[in-house]
Amino acid sequence: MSISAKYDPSEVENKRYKEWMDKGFFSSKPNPEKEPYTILIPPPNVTGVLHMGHMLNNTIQDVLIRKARMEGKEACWVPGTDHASIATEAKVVNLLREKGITKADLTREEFLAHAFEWKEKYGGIILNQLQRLGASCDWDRTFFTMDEKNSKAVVDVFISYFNKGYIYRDYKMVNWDPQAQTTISNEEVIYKDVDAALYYVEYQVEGSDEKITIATTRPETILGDSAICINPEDERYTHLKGKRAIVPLVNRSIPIIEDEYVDIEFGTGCLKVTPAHDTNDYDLGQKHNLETIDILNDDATLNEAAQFFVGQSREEARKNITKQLKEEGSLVKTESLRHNVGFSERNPDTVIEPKLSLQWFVDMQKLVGPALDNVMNDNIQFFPDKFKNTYKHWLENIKDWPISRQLWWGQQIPAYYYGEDGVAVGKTKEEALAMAIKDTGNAALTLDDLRQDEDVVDTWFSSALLPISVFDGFENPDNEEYKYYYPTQVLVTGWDIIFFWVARMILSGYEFGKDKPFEKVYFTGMVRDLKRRKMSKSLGNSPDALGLIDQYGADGVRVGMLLSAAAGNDLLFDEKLCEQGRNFSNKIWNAFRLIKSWEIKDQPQEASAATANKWFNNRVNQVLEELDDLFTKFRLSEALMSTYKLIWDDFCSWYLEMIKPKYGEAIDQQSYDEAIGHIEKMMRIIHPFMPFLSEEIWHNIKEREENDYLIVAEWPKVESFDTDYIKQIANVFDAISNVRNTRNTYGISPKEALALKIKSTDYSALENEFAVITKLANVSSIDETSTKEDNAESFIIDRDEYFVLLGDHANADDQKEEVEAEIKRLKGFIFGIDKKLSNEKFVNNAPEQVVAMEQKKKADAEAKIAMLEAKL
RNA sequence: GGGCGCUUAGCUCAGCUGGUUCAGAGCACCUCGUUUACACCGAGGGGGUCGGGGGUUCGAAUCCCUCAGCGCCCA
Repeated sequence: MSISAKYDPSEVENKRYKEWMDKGFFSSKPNPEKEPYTILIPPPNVTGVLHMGHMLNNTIQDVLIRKARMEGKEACWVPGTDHASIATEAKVVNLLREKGITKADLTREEFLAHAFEWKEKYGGIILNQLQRLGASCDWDRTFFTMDEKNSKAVVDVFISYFNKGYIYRDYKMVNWDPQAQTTISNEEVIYKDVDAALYYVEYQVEGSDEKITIATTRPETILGDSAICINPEDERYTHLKGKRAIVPLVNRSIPIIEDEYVDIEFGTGCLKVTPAHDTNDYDLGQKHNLETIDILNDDATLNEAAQFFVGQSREEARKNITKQLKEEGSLVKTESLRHNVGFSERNPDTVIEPKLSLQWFVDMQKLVGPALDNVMNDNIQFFPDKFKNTYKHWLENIKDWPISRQLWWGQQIPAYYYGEDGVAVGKTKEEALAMAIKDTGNAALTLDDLRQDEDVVDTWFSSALLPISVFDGFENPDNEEYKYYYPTQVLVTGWDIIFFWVARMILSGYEFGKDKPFEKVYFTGMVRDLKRRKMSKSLGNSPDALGLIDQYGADGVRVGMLLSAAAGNDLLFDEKLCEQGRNFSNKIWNAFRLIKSWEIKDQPQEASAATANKWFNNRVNQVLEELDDLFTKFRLSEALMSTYKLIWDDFCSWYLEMIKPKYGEAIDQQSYDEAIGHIEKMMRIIHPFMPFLSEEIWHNIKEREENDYLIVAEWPKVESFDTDYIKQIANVFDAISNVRNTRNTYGISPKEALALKIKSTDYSALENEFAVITKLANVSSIDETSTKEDNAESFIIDRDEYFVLLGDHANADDQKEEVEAEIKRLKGFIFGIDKKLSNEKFVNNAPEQVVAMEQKKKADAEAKIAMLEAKL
């Protein structure tokens, strides 16, 4: 038969993926006979396209789900997308703008119609891309966070929180994104160090000639100042206590207050207080009962209250006020300063404006209890567990969560306002009306008196409910699916959303679910480039994910991603790793091709093939045991590396060479069957990592029954293995390597057969494996010797000394120096051991085993020295 | 400013509760090789006083202290 010398992924991948889909291997339904293994995908944004982070994250999930499927579990990987309020709304707004439509011209319903149209058109792109990667999701279950089920859940949860008093509405300082014109949570603010200026400005002290100098980074907010604050301990300003100052330009009289909050060392030790535009100033304002003067519009331009520079942006106003203060002589000096400024995660160039606004908040204190306990006691396990610290710290210092977003794309808050300050909630306006009537006793209230909150809830509020809502656990808690699949087994996600999503799912799980949302959380690292920079569009350092798949095959890319992805460690992406993955695909392909190329003949099995089979059986089981352990610890990159070495080194480099018939000769039936058996087993083992290639080989091995696919084949069970035997064969390999090394040293061709002599105390025990040595080291004869051989290169394995007879290649360069150096090293080694053994404390304190081991080490070393000395 | 973590071969990383699976892996590098599966390959090789210093211990890459450098989270 003829098979291409190179593995061609493009021919295989689409074909096999389609077969898996058509045969329904990805789909799952509750099966009481089987143990469920459920994974909920971290839903990518509908606006997203596949990037390296997704590739890593979803490869890991696919490896886990495929292995579980092979282990006979009911594997269910639920895919979906996230509506991503801010990002998507911005995209839709931009798109409409291009068409000449502004959002303000549209009604909410009209806008949402446009948004859904956009979502239908582009929202599925990323899911299709995941299919290219081989993701074996149950696509029939594909969810969207704004689906009816999840949206209903959002409303239910909101109402439930409201009724329990877990949420409240209040004026508070929030992080305002003036670009998106919405509030965002603390977690969505990204702090960056930026170069800025510190402006020193003089204020006139009222009723005196004295001037007082403050330092500020935001001179434009001077227009909203309502106090000057000094530290009561600061002797420089003691005389100003109780006086008032005049704000420049606006000439407003403001009090000079005292508070320990002021840092004496910073600037002049004199702080201007603008409660409307700084969080700390707001707190001061509350404490000292100051006036709050909001001088900014929602788009961060100055409003009428500022009196000056009205309509200008923050940046323009800063420039202009600086100029004017300078002209007036109030600006004393300007210093450059590097400080931390918050930017919007969604609009990375937009500086977040602290803004006082009326928002809904979740009182997080009321929810954290079980969420913290159950992670700390490992009821929910984190991998790696160092993230427990981070999680604990966040929960113990948790702030209330502002959940209102001033957007339309999302779930509208089910709160209705009436009268002066009446609030009612309800699944419908009618329900809210009923509540309002009940609360007020005013039966005259009508639907027209109620107006619903314009805002939507934070996207994370809705995605926090997914583990329950995707199985319809809110409306239908007794349904079969929810009972079967929940809690899910593992969540695979980046550590960057531990607070955004993981923590909030856990909170919601304990509040509304029957149990925790998942058993385990596996945190992946961030994918960075070789310079440790985050992959980003603006840096242009993010490779085209689909391009990589085209180039190296999905299997190659999967291997590449995983090889360097130790759990929780950021991984430095290097295309070379994908190349390594592709090379590995090709290696496997060719190993298979070799076996298939052999002609089979009815003849007895060679001794070396018998050894090969016995040894490889043992090795496979040894590796399988190792893999089980690595998988439970989520050490996937190590599991892959073990498999890689099993296939490349053990199978290809040793096993195949051991059974390979001489050129032009045929192989015996038994060896062939065994080889096929081994390759089948290895395809099972590698399948979770390299699904396409392994499935392809599975079908090329032989004609299969209709549903005999590797994806649903059984994961091999560990059978007992003999480590002593494995060690024994390792010694044989060692001998072979030594002979090859001798060839290298003396420049002897591999084609020239060499004679070997062995000096051993138990020669007969070695004889079994001579066939292997003869074959792989190209040895013409092996004989026993009782003395040292001249004109030979020798090496020692355990207590046996091997002599490679050099014949015509005799070399004056004996190994005297090397041998002497080795003897010296060993003597030093023994000296160290003797020191230990003669130390009473060691002999008394160390465990018996350790002492015995030291004694054995000594005996071995002494025996070796004796042999080496005999060489000289 | 508060907290967490890291520093082991040129690079990326393993080394669990101190003692031969304790100095490892992959890649890179060097030498040799057009052997009849694969040059997307084969055979072999070099390379680290485990960041510096101190301590605990019979024994430290592993535990403690300290210094230096780096990273992250939170404000």
